[in-house]
Amino acid sequence: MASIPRHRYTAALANEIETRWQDRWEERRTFEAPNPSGPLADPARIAGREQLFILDMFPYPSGAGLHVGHPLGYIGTDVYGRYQRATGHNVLHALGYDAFGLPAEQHAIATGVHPRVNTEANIATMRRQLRRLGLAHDARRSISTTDESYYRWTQWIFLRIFDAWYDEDRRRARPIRELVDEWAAGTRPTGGAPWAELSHAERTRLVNSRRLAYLADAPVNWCPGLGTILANEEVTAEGRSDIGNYPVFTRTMRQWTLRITAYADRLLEDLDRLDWPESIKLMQRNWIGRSHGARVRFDSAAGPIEVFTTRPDTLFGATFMVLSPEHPLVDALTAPARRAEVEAYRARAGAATDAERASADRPKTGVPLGATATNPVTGAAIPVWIADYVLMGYGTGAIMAVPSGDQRDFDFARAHGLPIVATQMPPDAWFAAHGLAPTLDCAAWPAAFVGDGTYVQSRNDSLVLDGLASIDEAGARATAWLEARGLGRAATTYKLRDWLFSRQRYWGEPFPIVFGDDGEPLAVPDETLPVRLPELSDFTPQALAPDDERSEPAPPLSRVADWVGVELEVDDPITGERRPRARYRREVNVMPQWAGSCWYELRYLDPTNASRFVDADVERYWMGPRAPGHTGGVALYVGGVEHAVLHLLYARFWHKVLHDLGHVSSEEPFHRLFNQGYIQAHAYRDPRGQPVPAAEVVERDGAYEWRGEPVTREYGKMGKSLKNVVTPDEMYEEFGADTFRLYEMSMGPLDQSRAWNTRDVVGMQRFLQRVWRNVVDEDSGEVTVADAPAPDDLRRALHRTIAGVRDDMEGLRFNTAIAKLIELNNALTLHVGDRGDADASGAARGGAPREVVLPLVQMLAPLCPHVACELWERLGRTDDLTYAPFPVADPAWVASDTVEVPVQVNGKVRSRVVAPAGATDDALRDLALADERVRAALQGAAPRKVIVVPGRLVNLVV
RNA sequence: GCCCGAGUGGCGAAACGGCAGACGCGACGGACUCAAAAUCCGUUGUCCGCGAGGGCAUGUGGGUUCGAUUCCCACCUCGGGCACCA
Repeated sequence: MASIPRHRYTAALANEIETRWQDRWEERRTFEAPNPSGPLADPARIAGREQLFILDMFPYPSGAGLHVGHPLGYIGTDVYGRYQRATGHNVLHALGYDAFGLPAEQHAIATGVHPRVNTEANIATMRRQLRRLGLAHDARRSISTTDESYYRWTQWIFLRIFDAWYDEDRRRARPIRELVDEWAAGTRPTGGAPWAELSHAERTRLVNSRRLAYLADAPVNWCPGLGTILANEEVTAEGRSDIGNYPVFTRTMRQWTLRITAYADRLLEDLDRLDWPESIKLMQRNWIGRSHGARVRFDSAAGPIEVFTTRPDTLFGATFMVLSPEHPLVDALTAPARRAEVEAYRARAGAATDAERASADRPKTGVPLGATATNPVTGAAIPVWIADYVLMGYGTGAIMAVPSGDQRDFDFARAHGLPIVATQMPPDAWFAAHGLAPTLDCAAWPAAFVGDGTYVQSRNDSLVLDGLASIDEAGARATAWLEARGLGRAATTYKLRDWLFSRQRYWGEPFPIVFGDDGEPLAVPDETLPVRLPELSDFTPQALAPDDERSEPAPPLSRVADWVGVELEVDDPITGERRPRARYRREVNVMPQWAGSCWYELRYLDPTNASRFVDADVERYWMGPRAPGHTGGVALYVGGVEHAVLHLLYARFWHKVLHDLGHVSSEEPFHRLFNQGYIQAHAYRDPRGQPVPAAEVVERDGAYEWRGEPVTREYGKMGKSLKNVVTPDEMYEEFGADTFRLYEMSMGPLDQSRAWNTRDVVGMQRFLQRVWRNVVDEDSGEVTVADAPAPDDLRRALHRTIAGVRDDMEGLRFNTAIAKLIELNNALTLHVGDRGDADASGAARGGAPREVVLPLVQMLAPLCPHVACELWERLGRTDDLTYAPFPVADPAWVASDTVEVPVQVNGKVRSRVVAPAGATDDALRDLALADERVRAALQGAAPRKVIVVPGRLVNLVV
C-alpha cells in the first residue's frame, strides 16, 4: 500500500473531493435557478441569460432503493444542464417524487407500514443517494405529489376540469358556466327540451353530463386482486393488471371519467409540432387510433342499426351484419325461436375475460338472431348475427360484414356458411400469389381481398361504382349517395376511450367532490382545499379473491364515517349561488397514480405559491411559446419509453385543458422529448435454476462458473430476485461519483439500452487519473502546469476538441464527447512525456500547458464536475467553474495548413498524399498521380475518370 | 398477423455517401515490484506472407453510385409497440 503515491486520484481522494464540493455547492446555493418574479426572483442573475427548463421523469420512491440503472437519465440531463449553464443559460433543473399510487400502496400493504411513513423514508434515502451523484438540482423546487401543499393544487386542477365542457365549434374547453349561460339565454340548443322547461334536477343532470370530468355508468376494468378499477392503459394485452398481473374483468360501474376523447384530434394533430422521437409519436397515434369512414344506417324490424365502416366503398358486398353481444338492440331483434341460443351465447361472451376474447387467432364464433336488416344500397334483406369479435366499445358496436373485403368477416362467413360477394376485381398479381386463375367466384378465394381493385357488381339505379379503381374515390361516391338520402354520413372514430379516473384505494388524492341527496356530484369550494387524505391506521383494501369477478369494490375511505360526512357551503352549479350550509357525503374514491404527474413540471416553476398552482408570468418565462406556432413547454424532457401512452398522453391532456381555460400560456407540457435507454445486466443461474450472486461469477474459457460450479447466463433487468443488482453506493465507494457518471455516459448513445459491466468502469477511473496526473504531481501534490504556450499541434488538437465537444453536448452525444476528451488528454500526456518514472523529468519538460489544461478541465466539468472544480481551483481559479463560459474554438486553429488525403484507385485506398489545405482539384490530382504507390497500382494505365473531393479524397477510375 | 427499430472485432461501441473499427474494456507482451495488486508503455478485426505487402471483412442476397456500415428492394435474426379497432 505504501507504494501508491499520496496524491494519486484514487477512490478515497475522489470521495473526499466529491463530498467537499457537494457541501460547497449547497452552501453557495450554486444551482438555484432564479425566477423573473415572485419569491424565487433574482432579476440580477437573470439578466442576459436565456432560460432553459430541463426535466426528468420523476421517480416513485421505491423501497428497493436505487440501482445503477436508475440515474442514467438523471446524469444525462445533469451533464446537459451543466453544459448549458456554461454557455450562458439560466437552467432550471429539479427533481420531485411521484409518491401516490398503487406501487407505494402495494409496498405498504406488504410491509404493514403506513404508506406515508414508507414514502418519506424512501424519499430521504433516494435524496441521499442522488445527492452523492452531484446532480445540479435546485433543491428548493423539489416536491412530492403527496405533500398537502401539492395535492391541494392537483385537486384544484381537477375542479377546473370538472367545471369545464368542450366546445366542439371553437375546438377548446370553456368554463361550464358559459354553457349554462348560453342555454339559459337560448343561444345554444340543449339537444333536448328547452332549458326553461327543465326542472332544477334535470338541469343539474344535463350540465353534469357535459362536464370534462363526469360520472358515468360504463364498462370498466375491474381488478379484484387490486381491489380497484384500472384505466385501459393499465391493463395488459392479456387482460391482466400491469401492476401485480391479476385478472381484470369487464364490469359496468358508475365511475369518474375524464373526457380525453374530446381532445383526440388535438392530441393527434399537435404531435406534428413536437420534437419527440417518431416511435413515441407513432405509439400515441396508434393509441388514439383515428379512422375515417362513414356511419351507415341499416333498417330492421327493431329500428335502424347504425354501423361504422372505413370502407363504405364495399357496401354492395355487405352480405350480413354482426352486432356485439352487448349491443342494446339484441333483445329487440332476437326471434323467439332463437332466444335460448342467443342468451347462452351472450352469457358465455360475458363470462369470458378480456384475455380470452382478445386472442385474434381463435375461431370466429357467433349466433344468428333470426332477424334481417336491409342493405341500403342493394335493398337486400341480410341476416343479423351476434359475435364476440365485434366490440361494443368501438364505433357503434355493430358492423356491416363484407367478407370479400375484410379478413375477419371472411373467416366468419366461411365458418358459418354465409354468402361472399366480390365488389372488386383483385389484380392478377393477387391471384398469381395465391396460385389461382382470376375469378369473381369468391368460393374459390383463399382470403379476403384488401386493396385497390376495379369495382364490379357495385351498382344500383342511382349509384354506380363499377369501373372505378380507387378506394378513396369509390368511398367518397358511396358516402355522398348515403348522405343525399339520409342513410349515412362521413364519420370519424377513435380507439381512444375516456379516461377512467377513480380508484377504490387509499393512497391517492381525494376527490374535491361531495354528493347531496340527489346523488349528483358537487364541487367543494376552492377555498376549502385541500381535501385532506385522512390518516388511517387500517389502509388496506378489503381482501378480495383475485378471480372473484362478482366482488364489489370497497374503498377504504368509505370506512371513515366522520370524514365521509361533512357540513359545507357549496355553490349551486345551476344558479352559481352559494347554497346554505348543509350536510353532504364525500366522494370516497381517490384519484389514480397518474394524477399527480399530470402537472408536476408546472409546480417546479413556482413551488411555494400559496395562491395559484403556478404564477402566470413565471410559467410564461419558463414554458411559454418561443415563437409564433411554437407549442411552448419543457425544453428537454428525458425519461423511459414505458410512459409513451400513459403519463405522456394524460399530461398532454391536462395541460391542454389548462391552456384552454387560460391558466398556462403553453399548449403542450413537453416540447422536446428524449427517451433514454435502460441499463440491463447479466444474471446467472446454477444447474437447479437458482440465481447466484452475479458479482461472484467468474468467466473461464467462454463459460461461466460460480464457486467452481458451471452456471448459465441470461440477460435482462437488474433485480433483487436475480441477484444481479449493482448500487450507486457501491460505485461511489469503489470509484467515486465522477468515475461512475463518466462510465454511464461513455457506455454508448443515451437513447440505447446497454449492459452494465462493473469490470469496465476502471477505464474511466484511469482516464481521470491521467488527467489528474497531467496537472498534479502524484507524489508532492504540487500543480505542475506550464505557462509557456502550447506547441501548434497540441493547440490544434485542443481547438478541434472544443468544436467537437460542443457539437456532441448539444446533441446529447456524451459518449463521443468523452472519447474526444480522452484523445485530447492522451495528446497532452504525450506532450508532457512519460512521467511514470521521475518527478524531476516531468518538471524539466515544463509540464502541461495551462492554455490546454484549463479548457480541458472546463470541458470535463459537465461530465465529472467534482474533480473538474477541484482542478480548476488548484489551478488558481477563484471564479465558479459552473458558470465559467464554456471554451470557444478558434476557427483558425480548427483547420490545419496541411491535410492527408487518401487516394483511391477504383474505389480502393492505395495511398495517401499530403497536400496543403485548400489545394485545388488539379493540384490534388497531380499529387495523386505522382505518388509512387498509386503509379504502381495503376500499372501504367491512364485514369479514365478522376473524382476529387476537396480536402477529403481522390479517386482514380481506370 | 400488422406497425416501428436494430444487426459492425472477444465485449461496450465510432464513422456529413469518401481512410471501417475512434474511445474504452478484455487479452497478450513489457516496465516498476522480493512478489502480487495498482500504475505506466507497447501490440491486438481476420487470413496469406520472414518481410515489403496483399486478400477478405459492417446479418444474407440483389440494386443505385466513381465510391455504400450509411441510400433503395427482398430475405434472415433479435428487440419493442399494437393486437378481432370494422
